[in-house]
Amino acid sequence: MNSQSEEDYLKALYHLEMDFNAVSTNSIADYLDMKPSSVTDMLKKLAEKKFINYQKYKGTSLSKKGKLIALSIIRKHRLWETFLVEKLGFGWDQVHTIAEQLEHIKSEELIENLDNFLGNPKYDPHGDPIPSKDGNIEKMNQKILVELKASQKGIITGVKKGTASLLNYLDKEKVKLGDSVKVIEILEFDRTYIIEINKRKLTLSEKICKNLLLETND
Amino acid sequence: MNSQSEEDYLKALYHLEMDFNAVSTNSIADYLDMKPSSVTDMLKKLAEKKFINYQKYKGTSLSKKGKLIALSIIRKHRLWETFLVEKLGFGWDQVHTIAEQLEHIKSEELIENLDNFLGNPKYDPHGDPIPSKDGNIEKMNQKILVELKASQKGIITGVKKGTASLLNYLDKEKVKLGDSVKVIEILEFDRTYIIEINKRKLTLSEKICKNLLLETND
DNA sequence: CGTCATTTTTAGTCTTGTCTAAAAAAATAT
DNA sequence: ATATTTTTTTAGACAAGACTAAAAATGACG
Repeated sequence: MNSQSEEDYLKALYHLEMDFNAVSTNSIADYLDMKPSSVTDMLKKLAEKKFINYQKYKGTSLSKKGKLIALSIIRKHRLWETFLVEKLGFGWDQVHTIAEQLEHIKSEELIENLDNFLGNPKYDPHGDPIPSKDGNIEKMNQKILVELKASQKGIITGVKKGTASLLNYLDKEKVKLGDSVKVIEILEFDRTYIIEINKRKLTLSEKICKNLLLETND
Repeated sequence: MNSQSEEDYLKALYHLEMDFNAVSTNSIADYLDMKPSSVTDMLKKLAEKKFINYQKYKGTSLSKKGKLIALSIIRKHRLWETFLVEKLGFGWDQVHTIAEQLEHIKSEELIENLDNFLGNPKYDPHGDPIPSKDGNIEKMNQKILVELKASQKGIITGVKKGTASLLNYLDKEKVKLGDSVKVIEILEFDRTYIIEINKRKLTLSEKICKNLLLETND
């Protein structure tokens, strides 16, 4: 049986890991709001259990085993969020912290019964896909930012080939792969994009937006 | 915020405490399947927080504060059990271990919404009363064992005045206050009672049954 | 290519909640 | 009323999971 802590680390790894990139110790510490030394300790334990591939100083990534566990936690999280919104009348913005607790309840049967009770939903109240029992999750669509209209959302997954310097610029603006963006407005005059990211507004030229890759729901 | 462990101890105390009797360290250890020394440690912490009245070697009992917490955990437990049976289709005998986990989820709002969703039930699937939000719980009926018919159940709460020696006899038979009993059969010939207690069958004379007090549901 | 800054790891400490073994108090029995 | 048994507490250890401070590895840059 895995501890709540272990499950939280695996879930964090899943959310941070983009396209097989090894995840840095510091980024996990940031994400979980912990000290890097604590993360190192836990990574050793998870590597011991073969849930991750970890090499000192080289970053880490989920093993097949670890990814399945992460997906099962995410499945539980999203099913519980659906329950809270659909059945108990919570707003979609209130359910995250409660679901963070519920996702750690141990019972296969419980989650299968809950899934049936909810009518086997495919998406949670935020529009994110719910992984299946056996760990399959619908891939979201790959798009470029200019394909989005105002109010649409996505998760940054990379930049187009030959534009690696763009990553540098984004980095300066504290934008990382995996961050969620929402289009606030597109100026008619020059098609400049006003987007929201990490609770901040950012202005991007059309050219930049033609080279920014992201994942969306629809 | 109270830890899961603390909540488990308070709940145990509630279930073990009958009519203001101080609860012994060993009985808590038995109930929670822990060593008495561990119990002593925790009792000190709970006394520090004023959740219990505890005096070395003298046993312990819940304070008003502690009883309210215990009742709020029991409320959560019983509401979740109701949910599992009524909405998710579990059998009433399968839900205890799952509810033991769910009862520790921290969110006032969650439990109020759940209560409403279930239609503010008064009893859980086992027929036990669900405490109200502010810690009121319906008192079960005081009866004597001879008032029960075959298949009825109750919880032993004491013996009639002037029959204290009966407690000795019960003790020899490993029967304690707080144990649940179920009447299996009443022999017509001499009204001897065959009861089940702690998964064992026991035969009691009518005279004994006239002096045994218990609490029942109905 | 060597120096400096950053990232990561190690070493040692702390808290919570458990345990074992031994000591102390209380209860029981002769 | 004293000896024996039972119950309870104390003392010391351990595991999990966090932390701080310091050391080591990596990476960046002139």
